[in-house]
Amino acid sequence: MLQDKGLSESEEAFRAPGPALGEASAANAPEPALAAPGLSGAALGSPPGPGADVAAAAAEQTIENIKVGLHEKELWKKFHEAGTEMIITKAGRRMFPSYKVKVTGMNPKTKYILLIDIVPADDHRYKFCDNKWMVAGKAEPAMPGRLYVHPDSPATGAHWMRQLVSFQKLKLTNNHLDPFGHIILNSMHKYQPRLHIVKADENNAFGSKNTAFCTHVFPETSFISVTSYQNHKITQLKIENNPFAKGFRGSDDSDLRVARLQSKEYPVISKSIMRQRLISPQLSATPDVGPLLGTHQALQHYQHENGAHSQLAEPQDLPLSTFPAQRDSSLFYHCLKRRDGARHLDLPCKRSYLEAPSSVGEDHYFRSPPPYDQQMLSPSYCSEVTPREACMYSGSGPEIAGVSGVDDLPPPPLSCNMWTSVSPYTSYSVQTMETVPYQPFPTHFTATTMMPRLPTLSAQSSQPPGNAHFSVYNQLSQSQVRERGPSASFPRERGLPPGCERKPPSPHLNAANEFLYSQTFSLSRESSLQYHSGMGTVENWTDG
DNA sequence: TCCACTCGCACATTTGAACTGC
DNA sequence: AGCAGTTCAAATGTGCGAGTGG
Repeated sequence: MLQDKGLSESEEAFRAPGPALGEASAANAPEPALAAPGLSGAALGSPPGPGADVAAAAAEQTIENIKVGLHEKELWKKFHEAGTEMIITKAGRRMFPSYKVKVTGMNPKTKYILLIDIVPADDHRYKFCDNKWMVAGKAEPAMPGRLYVHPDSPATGAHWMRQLVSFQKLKLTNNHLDPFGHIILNSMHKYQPRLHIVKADENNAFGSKNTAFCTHVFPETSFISVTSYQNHKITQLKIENNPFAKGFRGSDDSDLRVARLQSKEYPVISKSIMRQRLISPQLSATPDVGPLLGTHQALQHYQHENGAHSQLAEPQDLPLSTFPAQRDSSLFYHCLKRRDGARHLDLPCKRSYLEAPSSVGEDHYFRSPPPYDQQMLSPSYCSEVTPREACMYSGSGPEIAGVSGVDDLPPPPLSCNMWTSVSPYTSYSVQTMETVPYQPFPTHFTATTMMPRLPTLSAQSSQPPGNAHFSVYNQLSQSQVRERGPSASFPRERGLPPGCERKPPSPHLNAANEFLYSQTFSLSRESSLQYHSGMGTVENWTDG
């Protein structure tokens, strides 16, 4: 309940009146999101007393204080009301609206890693029938879960807070064997993107002990993946709002005239939509119902869970939602390069923002950045982060042999992919962890990375409805995590910096991946879990 | 027959190299 | 020579619609 309040306020603080980001400043920000159960007071940060030193001030900016505002929330809501659909293709398709956030409350000098994953929102397969989405059966086995790490990662809080953080280059695919690191989804399934903010440790890595993280979920970003648009409203919204689809916008008077007759809500309608409506009288004759909202079963499902959760005061008391044994997997999608002499994970695929001419170095931080609302009004400040290519692993891992903490680990994996189990988008239940036997993925999901003695998380299928338990695996046998051989060489992405070759996953990344999902990133669908902050401790991290 | 899916197409934006002028 | 602004073509993103296959 308390968490509900905090979450809603947090969301509200960033609510935008229009398509742009909200105007709330950090000063107006609500109280921080609640910490994960088990967080100590020290972890949360004590209020600085008189004469508090810098360290105490820095302690205030713990990961729990980080606020994330969804950019173009109103646009997202428009799509959400109509039932967002995202095209997935074999080659990979970007999301639209793209996932962009404004982050505040970070420690300017602390380095963070921002990443996104997309998890099943439920265990249903959907079909579009009678102009609305309906449950069409049980979900297919979850695709290998992959993480999209923002190419700037790791970067300082000052960097992340300076401008919008854009994940617009994230691509979705339905190709189970996708070699490009795109996020793999099943068509006609509902998904929920999640943003994770992980505090990088002193080695620009994460996954070590006491790694702090928080997860942010915006319910309006949930969507149903499709191979072609089902709902003409969504098509229309995409055409109207996506600059790449301008070519499909109708402009002549006749179109507009007919459009006005057809819909007051969406006055502009494209020629193609008109064709579609003329060809499919069923569509135009059927009253428009927000498919997602109108998906009776899905809605009931949500309401049920919301109601159940609302009776609970503590996060750990949250009921566990039902999920089949969805064995999602995770892949860190990033470019790795080892700095000379550096014995830690680096993520140098990103062009150093400190080197970028337009960047503001850390030493510039104290130059009084403009207030948040001014940032929003300033085009330069509102501009997206410099697009950068996220890189994919390839080849083997000798180059990372010197990475910190790796010495104690077995030889680096040869796989370009790494799979660990990923919890579905379900209830938070760190208090109810159990250990269950590891169940390997189907063959095409079994590319794994050797990460012995690292906790792994999965949903337990045997739980009764409303009780999904997540389990930590402290040990994976080598056969269980056996990976397939190195992937075929991947075409070099356009614009990839010459020095930014695709590299195999660093054990640190592997560890981090495991870490993420061992730290119960899985969230409830209900509002209390739309914004969650936590801090985890991983034991036996480098215990080789 | 139905429907999810693939592929090629036209049209749009984005990007970066080449060019020009100061 | 160096810099800034402009131009242009290639790359890329997008939805459409015909075709395919289960």
